[in-house]
Amino acid sequence: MAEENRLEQDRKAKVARWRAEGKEPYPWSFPDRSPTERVREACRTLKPGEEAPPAPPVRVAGRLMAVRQHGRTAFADLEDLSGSLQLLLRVDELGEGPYNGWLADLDPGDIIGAEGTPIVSRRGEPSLLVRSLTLLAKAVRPPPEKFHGLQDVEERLRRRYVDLLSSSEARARFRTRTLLVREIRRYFDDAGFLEVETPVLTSVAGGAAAAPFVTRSNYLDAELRLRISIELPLKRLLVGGLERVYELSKAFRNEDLDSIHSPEFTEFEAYWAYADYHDMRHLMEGLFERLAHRTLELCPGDSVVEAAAKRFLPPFPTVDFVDALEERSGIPDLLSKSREELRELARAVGSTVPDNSSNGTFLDKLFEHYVEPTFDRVTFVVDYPAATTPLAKRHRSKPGRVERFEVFHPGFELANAYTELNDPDEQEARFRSQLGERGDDRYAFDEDYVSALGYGLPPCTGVGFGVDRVLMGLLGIPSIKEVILFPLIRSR
RNA sequence: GGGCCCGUAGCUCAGCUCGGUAGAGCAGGCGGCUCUUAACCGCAAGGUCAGGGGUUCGAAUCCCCUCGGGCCCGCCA
Repeated sequence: MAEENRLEQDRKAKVARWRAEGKEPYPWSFPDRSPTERVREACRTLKPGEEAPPAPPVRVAGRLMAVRQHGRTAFADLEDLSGSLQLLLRVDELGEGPYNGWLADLDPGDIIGAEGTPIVSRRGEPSLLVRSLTLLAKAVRPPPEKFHGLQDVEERLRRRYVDLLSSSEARARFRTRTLLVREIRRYFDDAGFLEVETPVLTSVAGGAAAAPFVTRSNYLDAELRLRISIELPLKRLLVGGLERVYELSKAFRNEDLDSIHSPEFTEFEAYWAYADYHDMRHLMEGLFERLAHRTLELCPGDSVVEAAAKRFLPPFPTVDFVDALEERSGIPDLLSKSREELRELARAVGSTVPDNSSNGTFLDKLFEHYVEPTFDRVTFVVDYPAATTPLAKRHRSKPGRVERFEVFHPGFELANAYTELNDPDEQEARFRSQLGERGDDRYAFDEDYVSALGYGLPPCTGVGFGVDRVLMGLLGIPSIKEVILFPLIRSR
């Protein structure tokens, strides 16, 4: 750290010198600024060495990334969100004193503004022939090395801003994320859904089996839990008559963190009255197709993204949960097996889940082992055994099954949907049997939700998916931390 | 919870096997250069080798512990 101080001291000395000369190193604004893209465009009609005809000067602003000094000429690279632009500084244009002053005072990392004329260098590089410069914010800390950038994974996550400022690829990735999230909203808006906001702070965290984060309200003098899903409040809204609703925001699970799980993640859920899981499947297929096309549009020429996004284009393979499992494992009549038999089968494939786990858990483990590894693109798995799913409606024609589909991506689960259970008595019975089965606090009994169903939940379908995982899939990024701007990391 | 790997200058990395005064490039300082783009050339400077303990005449290097991170497995949706 002593050395960092030396480097910072050099830069702070420049700030002090600047102030001593009566100049402001952190001015308030830089009006009439154009993206550097405009200069690159203006240069397209120019020949190497040619300067644009006299016109009002262009003003650009961004971060100074590099300076190549050549005696009485200097080149500098300025980056803004639209890209990189070379600045051409000449004694002839700036005058001897200012020219030398600027080169002495500027460092890579500084935020500067420049005003000048588009010009193409003799070597053909689109540039701005600078008439005047403005320091907009002095960087007293040096940026990472210009060629390799910030490589250390931990540093990239802890100080994402440094990752972003030194890597246009990182900026592009997160910009793409935002545009794809916007596309998800647009798709459901266009389909007539209302975006709503329901509480993150709740007294009962329900709708999924996961450990919640627990916190306190001083005013209420009560324990609160951060939500683990958005399912139950959204279905209450269908009871209230909102018919089509979705929410896209954070959910929290107090569980392990790995390449596909983040304790704080972005959840999307939608509920649709008077429709069933077949309708939802069509809706989701349309969403994936649209997102795939948008992704390809946003990342042209990126072969990793191209291969990844194409897995989200139809046709989507469909797999019947039970048929596929029986076929792959060679085990017949799985639905009539006893819990003991299923447990032994699960043990045989290496599962170590507790003995008192449900039939559904053992079936899930078998599916995970025999069927999931065979997926090589986005695949719909349909008609789950009833034992695996507490909130879904029983299948209208297949006994022992529920009307549910899950969407799988090679390597992880993407989405989960069903025709929703709307019978209040059956819902109450299933909540109770879950409590008895697991006997821990991972399942909450939401009495008010059962009461809401008592007022009449229209027949409906719902879906939920992890937005971060969909983005991982579309962009071909193997770690969830690389699609989250500031992933949770242990404090230092 | 189990296993493997990583932490050296602001940044990117050598050095660790086989213990002997801590190295390079970039960035920063000084000097030179009017078309470079990882600019180039010369000079000088820059270190709590993640932290602590041990072995040793001597530890970045060998051993133990701790902290932080990554990957795999398990568990968890």
